[in-house]
Amino acid sequence: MVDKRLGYIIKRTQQLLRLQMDGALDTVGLTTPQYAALSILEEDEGLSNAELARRCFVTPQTMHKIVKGLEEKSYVRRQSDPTHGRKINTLLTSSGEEILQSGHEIVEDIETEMTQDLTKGEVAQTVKHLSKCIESLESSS
Amino acid sequence: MVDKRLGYIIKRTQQLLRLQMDGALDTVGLTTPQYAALSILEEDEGLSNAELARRCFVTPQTMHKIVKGLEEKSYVRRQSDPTHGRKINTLLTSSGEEILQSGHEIVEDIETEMTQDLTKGEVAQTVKHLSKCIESLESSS
DNA sequence: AATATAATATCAGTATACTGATAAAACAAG
DNA sequence: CTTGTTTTATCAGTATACTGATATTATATT
Repeated sequence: MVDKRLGYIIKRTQQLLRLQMDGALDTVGLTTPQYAALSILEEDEGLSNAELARRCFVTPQTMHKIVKGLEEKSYVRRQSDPTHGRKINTLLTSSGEEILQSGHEIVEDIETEMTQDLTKGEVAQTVKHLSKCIESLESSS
Repeated sequence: MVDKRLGYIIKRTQQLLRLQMDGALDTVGLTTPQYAALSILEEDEGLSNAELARRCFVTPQTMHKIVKGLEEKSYVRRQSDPTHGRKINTLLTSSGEEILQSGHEIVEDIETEMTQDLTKGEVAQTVKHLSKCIESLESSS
């Protein structure tokens, strides 16, 4: 039975989670990739497009479009790096920080719902096990 | 830290797993969605396009293209349902069964590699926990 | 039986993430 | 200092999965 395999389960979970996030974040006018980018910028303000792309595990080209969308909505602003002629740093605006907080609430609610039948310990265990899977997959490439 | 959240971990695991599968299955000329479709057909021979789409969690339009690709390579054949004028049943050919076995080996190897640092019990536990996440996500939509 | 509803197959168009390509700036090495 | 490599930003094209639309066949209801 293919539907008992870990790979299948992971894919299905991710697919449903993404669907929920897309729908819920849309109510505040964010896409899931935009929310991810804003979240990274909250932790590390002023990243370049290339660095932001690496942190979100997408290509620079893809991140470029995501950031352009965020810039049009004035959730981020970009300014040339004073110490580097090519880099353009991306910074959260105050409305960007606001919308991000709404996003956090939405996503936390979904994660709470997703893990409602698991104990705190079980969630932590799952995170630990999947982290080991990530490490193994990363080293095998 | 966003990168300690279960949702983030699930996404990253799925992304890496998919990357590995795409690369490995490509060596035998299969795409990951094609492999998934063949796997379902192995369990339930002769499904219609619509039913196959539901089982693979994609739209009928998407499955139509996948099946067309498989048909061109003669891994499946399609025949009108004798009891139903509109349905067209999809069946594995012998070369389809062969390529699927290669696919199974490839995917099993990847899963083995992915879970190399987990015990059998830990894998089973992770499957159980994620299955509960799936159930919760499905009922919340 | 006639008509409404639903399911199926399939043609288009659209969105998103990818690879490819190019140009500019920075850095490293001879 | 100049030449080659790397990094960055960004324009295009491509692939894939989506939504929308349409026609055909089944099924359900009156």
